[in-house]
Amino acid sequence: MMVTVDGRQLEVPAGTPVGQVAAQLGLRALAGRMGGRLVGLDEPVKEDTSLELLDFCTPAGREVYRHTASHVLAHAVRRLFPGVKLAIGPAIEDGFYYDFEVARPFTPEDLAAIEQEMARIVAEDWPIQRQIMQRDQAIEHFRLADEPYKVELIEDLPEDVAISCYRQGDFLDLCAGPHLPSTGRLGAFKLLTTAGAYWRGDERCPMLQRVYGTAFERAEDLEKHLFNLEEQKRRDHRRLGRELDLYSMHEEGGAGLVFWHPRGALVRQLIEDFWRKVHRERGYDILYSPHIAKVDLWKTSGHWSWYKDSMYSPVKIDEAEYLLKPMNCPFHILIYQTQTRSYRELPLRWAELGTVYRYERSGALHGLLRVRGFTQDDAHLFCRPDQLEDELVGVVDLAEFMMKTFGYHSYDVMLSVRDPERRDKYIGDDRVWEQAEGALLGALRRKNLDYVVGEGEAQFYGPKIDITLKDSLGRGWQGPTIQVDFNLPERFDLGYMGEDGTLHRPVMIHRTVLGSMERFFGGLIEHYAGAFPLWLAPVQAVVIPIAQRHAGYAQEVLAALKGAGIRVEVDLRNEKVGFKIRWHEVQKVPYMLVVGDREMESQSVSVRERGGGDRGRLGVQELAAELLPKAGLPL
RNA sequence: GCUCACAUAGCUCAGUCGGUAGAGCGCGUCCUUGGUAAGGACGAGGUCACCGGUUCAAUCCCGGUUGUGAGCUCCA
Repeated sequence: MMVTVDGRQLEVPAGTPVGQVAAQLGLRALAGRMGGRLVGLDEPVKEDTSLELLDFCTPAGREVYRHTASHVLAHAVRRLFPGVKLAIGPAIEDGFYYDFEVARPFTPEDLAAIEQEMARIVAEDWPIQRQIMQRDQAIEHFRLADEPYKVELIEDLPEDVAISCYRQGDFLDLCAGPHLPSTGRLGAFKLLTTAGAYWRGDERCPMLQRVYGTAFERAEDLEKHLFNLEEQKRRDHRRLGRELDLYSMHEEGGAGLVFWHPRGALVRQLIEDFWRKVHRERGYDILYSPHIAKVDLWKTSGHWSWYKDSMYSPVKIDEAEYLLKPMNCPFHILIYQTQTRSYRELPLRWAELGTVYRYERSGALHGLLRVRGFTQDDAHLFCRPDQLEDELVGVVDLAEFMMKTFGYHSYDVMLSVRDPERRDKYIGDDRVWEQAEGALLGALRRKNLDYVVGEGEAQFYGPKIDITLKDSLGRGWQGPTIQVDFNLPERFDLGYMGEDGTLHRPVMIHRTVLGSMERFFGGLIEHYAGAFPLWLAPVQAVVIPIAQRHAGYAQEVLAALKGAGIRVEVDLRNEKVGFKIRWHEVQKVPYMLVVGDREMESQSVSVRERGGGDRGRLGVQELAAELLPKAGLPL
């Protein structure tokens, strides 16, 4: 048989297992992809084929590895908890999990015991063997074994597929595979947490107990991963928000409602100032609208019937029902409708930092990232169909500029279009959809952006672009979204007078760049680990006098830098320099300016940058001149 | 919303097998006037989240409420 691996051709006898092919080539592998199919190392070569060998560096290789880890987990739980029923146990992004139905939830002690049992199973090095079963035979087997979830899974498999199971010692599990050749191949693993999880992710189904874990080939990689998890905790915006005195939330105030402290509010103001400036420069007008309005508006828009459950209940005022606004769009539409618009004045670009309230399920709330009251950086563009693509380019360009300014340099773009099979799920005629999808596509091409297409991911009222930001730890954050909307112009019967003297329907673009001030701020805190760049730092510099007799001079320095427009404070506390340096390092102040006798004499300051050591003396004006270009809004 | 866990000083947490509590940091006062990541002493701070129940007695046990955390999507 001729096997092609990575361009190299190798002649092997028929039936040679993939693992042996790898060995002959001197390559390490956990699994293979033969003729496009994922296979285990024991899979025999039966025909001339191409073969890709997968090691831990490949996503598929990691998946096989961690999937085996999940089986070892299930094996261990089965040994320790007789009567447990197994559900599913896949590999996930950074590890694996397995769901169990068990009499009582697992405790941390259980986790440690399970981990030990897993180590035993690894040491016992059971071969893992694939076994094909007839459908009936498989159902019968799992029914006898009292594994109702497995039976249900098999029953849901298509009639004509072979049912594969994997056996390691006395443990047999339904599984598509592939797996590592034996349990002994598992290196470093750790169980991390337990949590409840619904069977099939459906809240009407029974709640199972999920055990999460992760696994790596090498102990040092596991250590690195665990360290990374610690780093994420260290950067947690909820922790930094308190430590840096940025914001708080209160049981007395209500869940999901944010209280911005002076420093957090200052950062927000800087973000908003920058936002306004950018928008004005790019031809946007800025609007304000009420926080509450008659519910009929949302009935007209269609949101009421669709999102009623996530809105705050209406209040009755003078016989009319008023709603705390969950979105801004109808308000901008009302403003649009105050005049007969002409094709000459389109596009209209209207933006608002609009505070909205949405009832999020209590379990979904999370710090600043998922809240019930938040301020969207919302905008609606009303344009003619022929202007759509140019407008989209403008929006993408603006989004890109804003993201870069806030230090996000890498992001993923998804273009969400209709499901071609289910055109009935969407409103608007084909021609308009094609035009809109074409315009979004054209905009992405003109911006030279890589993107993936999400078929069937479009909203019912139009296609959209979603951008996911990558932060400094490589984690994804929901970023700008740009939606094309045919629905609202229709529902509110919007029109503009065309060149031909008849009324035409405008197209609306909904877009947000930052998302919400709350969530964006939360993400920014984690992205910078609280150490904001100079222009965003609530306190840019602090003057640190060495002894009481330097206080006067410190005040002079303070006044001079304040006069120059730097956000500066002075630390006059009766403490030593070391204490104050530490304090302001922890507070992540970008510049510390130490003043003592030498500085007083030479009318200078000793500069210490955040995270660095003593930089030496600098004249006050000299320092101001150095800081100013970086200290203001980045424009 | 659901499952599980948690809620003790401003913060981080210890503690009481049921007899109303403690540390460190922070805060205040004093001493110290110190040159680049924590100088020292003293002091003030708690209805042990809230509401009920059991008990001679509840911060502790039980129930409820509120809030917080992890998870509930990544397909045998």
